[in-house]
Amino acid sequence: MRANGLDVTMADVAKAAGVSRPLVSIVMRGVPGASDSTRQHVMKVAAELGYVPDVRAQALRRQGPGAVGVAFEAVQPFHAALVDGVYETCESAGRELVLTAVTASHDESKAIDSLLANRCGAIVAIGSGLPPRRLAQIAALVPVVVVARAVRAEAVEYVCSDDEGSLVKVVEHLVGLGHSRICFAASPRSGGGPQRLRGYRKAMAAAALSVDVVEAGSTEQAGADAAARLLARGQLPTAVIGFNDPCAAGLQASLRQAGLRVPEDISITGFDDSAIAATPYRQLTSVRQDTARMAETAALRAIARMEGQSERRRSHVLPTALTIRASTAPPPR
Amino acid sequence: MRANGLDVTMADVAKAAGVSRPLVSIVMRGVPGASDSTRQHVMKVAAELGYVPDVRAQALRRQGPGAVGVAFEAVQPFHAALVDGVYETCESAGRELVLTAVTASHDESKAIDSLLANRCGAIVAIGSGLPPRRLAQIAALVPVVVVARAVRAEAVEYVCSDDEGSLVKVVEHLVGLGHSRICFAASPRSGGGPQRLRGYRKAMAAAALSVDVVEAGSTEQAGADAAARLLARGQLPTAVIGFNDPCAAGLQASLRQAGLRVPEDISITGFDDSAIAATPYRQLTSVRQDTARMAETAALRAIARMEGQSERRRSHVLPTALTIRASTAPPPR
DNA sequence: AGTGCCACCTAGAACGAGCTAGGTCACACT
DNA sequence: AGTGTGACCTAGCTCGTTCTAGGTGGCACT
Repeated sequence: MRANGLDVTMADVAKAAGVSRPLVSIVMRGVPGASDSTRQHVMKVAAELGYVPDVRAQALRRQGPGAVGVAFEAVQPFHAALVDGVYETCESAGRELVLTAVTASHDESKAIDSLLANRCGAIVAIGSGLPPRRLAQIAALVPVVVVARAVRAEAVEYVCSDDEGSLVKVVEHLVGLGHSRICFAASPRSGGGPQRLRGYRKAMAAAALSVDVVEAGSTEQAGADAAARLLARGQLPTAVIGFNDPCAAGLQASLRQAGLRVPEDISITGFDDSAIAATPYRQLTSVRQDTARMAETAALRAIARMEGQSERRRSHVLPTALTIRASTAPPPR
Repeated sequence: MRANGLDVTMADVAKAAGVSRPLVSIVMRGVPGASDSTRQHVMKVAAELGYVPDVRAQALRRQGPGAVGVAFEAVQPFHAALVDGVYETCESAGRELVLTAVTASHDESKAIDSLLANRCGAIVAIGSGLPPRRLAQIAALVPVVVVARAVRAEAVEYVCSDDEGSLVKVVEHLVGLGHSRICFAASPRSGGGPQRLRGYRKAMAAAALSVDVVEAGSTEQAGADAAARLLARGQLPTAVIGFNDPCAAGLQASLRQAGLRVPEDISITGFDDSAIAATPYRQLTSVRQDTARMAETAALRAIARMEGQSERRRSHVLPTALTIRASTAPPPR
């Protein structure tokens, strides 16, 4: 026996209210089959006893299409917004949501196993780093939707931003301002990394400019390191495209500390249009991803697939918008 | 009927292996009662069918002390590290962990209700903003441990850093450098906020210095706003204590942009010793919290309480350490 | 040969809820 | 008075698993 006050069961409520167990079930679910007076009475008794329905028992019996399982990386602030959006969509679709975090001690494979063991009807994997083969294996058991990463795997849908197109827009913006020495601080292994690099290459080729890529990463520290490498070499570019906002912030702060003015001497851009991009001393021009819509799309696809709808499109690529702020300006003459 | 491959049950495995259902259970749980040969055979058949035990059915029948429920705020990067630590401790204690996020659409009350509905044996609430009365109400049902916030509520334990003592250390460090006009950019409503303010007041009084508090917050933007207010008034302090690292970063960047040198003209300190504190252009002196130990303590207390141990101490206050970097120096003469 | 014993296995009842198929009762209609 | 006809309620099976209480059978010992 447990010491909690949580061991109140439906049978206890039924006994206390002087009715049968199924009637309590009817009342709790709010389905027709009970008079208003008994309904009120049962509800009152349940509240007094502190009765909370056991979702596990419910799910076991109901055998419905189940809950939506979500795996995300706790340390990624960008994932937080997506989790938020998925919650919202599930809420309004009346679906349970089972959350599991990917951390150092709880890797993605374990995380997804736990979702399967919970009999989730579909899985939303945010920024999954799993190999396509393993994803396909999981997708054979249950519908899988990957968010924020383009994954080519059998039966797996993915939702992401138009990373390639976004970088084309950024380059075009800089070219339009008159820049020609435009450097990209890339992060090839991050979600969207390869696509952004491709977009950069494509747009640079279209403008007949020579490519300049420096390997960075997705953190502020990575941006700072990339800045150090840029400063170490002879000639600086007139514009640097940060892989994302933290990276751009690291670039900007480091270059400023080296005595350069942003944007007068050098322009900087970010990606994500997060809170740090808008701070007064940064004013980063940045690519805005429609995270709300990404989350919604992923959740809706997961729910649809769970309800039996088959895969229609493998990919859902959402448009982005460029938020222009004061970190970009024409190059010095 | 579901379309997934997940509808393989123990009975299916039993039939396919030509044994009884309970025997499969014995094998899957690894308890004595089956010969090695049948054990291997059953395991093989289970793997072939892709059988995954249903944790909900297990939990239903087992009626053990249950899982540890964790509620956290997705947007707080600081919470991520704690979630990570709780996972680790639960893992090595062999406990299931049920995670639920607190977001805009899924408030803390809902989050905790879902943990209760999942029959968690104990709840770890990270940075709970719930009123003491409600926490006590929940704690009457199931043990509750609050992390990173000092909460006085019946039967609720909390684990947090020594916020008060930390601020005493910070002030003493600055006083030791020769500062006398020391300002605190506070965040009274954040976790630890009141304690840090108290520590600041106490240390300032002990050094016979006059108190100077400016209301800020826990974000970079809040720090930037506070800096603007400091600059607007006549005389600047020679040192500013940021409520946490983002706040300190906002202060530092804004003051630098106004032409001040850090630390030559003004010293800045942070709190949390997070990744942003260590970036080369910040080099923030900051208070290091032992997040790993906080998480471990919280998880262990939750598990102990769940197993029937009663509340021993209401509070678990962990020591902190001051990481001294280049953002603090003697004041200008 | 009978008995005990152990190692291995199985039948069937839980767990807490949902659902199907009925049962009871008051009331109105023929 | 007999008979529908609802509205309201209940008995009992079911979900996938664990657990209790019992079978088997083989081997060693009396």
